[in-house]
Amino acid sequence: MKFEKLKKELMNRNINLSYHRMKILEYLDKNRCHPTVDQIFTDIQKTIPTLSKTTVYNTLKKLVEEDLVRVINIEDNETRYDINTEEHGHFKCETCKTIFDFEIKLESIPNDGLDNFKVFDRHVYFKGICPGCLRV
Amino acid sequence: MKFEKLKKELMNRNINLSYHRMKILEYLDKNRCHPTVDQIFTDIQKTIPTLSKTTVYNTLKKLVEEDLVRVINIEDNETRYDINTEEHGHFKCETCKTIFDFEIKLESIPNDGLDNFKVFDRHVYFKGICPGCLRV
DNA sequence: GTTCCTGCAAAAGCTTTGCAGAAGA
DNA sequence: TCTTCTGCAAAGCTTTTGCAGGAAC
Repeated sequence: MKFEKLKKELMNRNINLSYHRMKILEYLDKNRCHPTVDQIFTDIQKTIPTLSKTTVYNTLKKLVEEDLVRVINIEDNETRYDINTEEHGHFKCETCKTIFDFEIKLESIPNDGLDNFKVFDRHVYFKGICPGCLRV
Repeated sequence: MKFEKLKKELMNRNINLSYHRMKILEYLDKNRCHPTVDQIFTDIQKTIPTLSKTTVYNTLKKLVEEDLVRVINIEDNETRYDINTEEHGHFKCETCKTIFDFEIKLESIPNDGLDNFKVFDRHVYFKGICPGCLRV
């Protein structure tokens, strides 16, 4: 989703687009690398030294509730946030820990064993080594 | 993997199969519902009242290091443990929070965008509502 | 004035670490 | 004896909650 569209979505839902919130959204828009709360906090704090982590948590919670941001838990008990709501899979490099997105048609995944289940949400993640780390 | 085979694997690797460790393995073998540390601890404590959570953590850590047990992080920052090394997908019911396994051919998942990546590990998880909760 | 936003501090929850005693080889 | 296992207590982290001051409408 584009940043401009996100802003409109927020306004439609009567969510105040405060300076802090805008900065967090902007950050998520520019850093589509699934940052953790700590990464978001540390980086934005460089611009807004008075920023508190609570505000980051509050804002992200709000955005997740409104379905504008998505939580991903690949592993390591680190919660990551993802603004990209287009469907994609995640690949985590075990060497450099970077998370890459890749295209995937999620509805093409067979789910034979789930005939009587109602499926809302499909996640795919792979682990391995990225091209950059393979070259080294 | 079968319990007997697991025991053999441990012996092959010179890992002491202490009473506590055996109970934990037995528990994982019988409860293939991806329990959390707390579930494992609480249930086994009924049989072994002196059991400490540290031992559960220690044992699980060892088993994971030896690749006999697998960590899964579906969400909610709760680490779950899975003895089943056969390939399967996970389905989490958003109502009753139960995690179900379902059959899936992981190598059938297309990964067009990952041509130069080395992929070790593929995870698939779905979220939704299970048949039991749908009926209510 | 009322509501929402912010941020400090404290609390809560999960996991790891240090250490010492116990068990096993 | 030497190594490994166990478990208490403390520490470390991430996340949540309570609360009060401030901003926006």
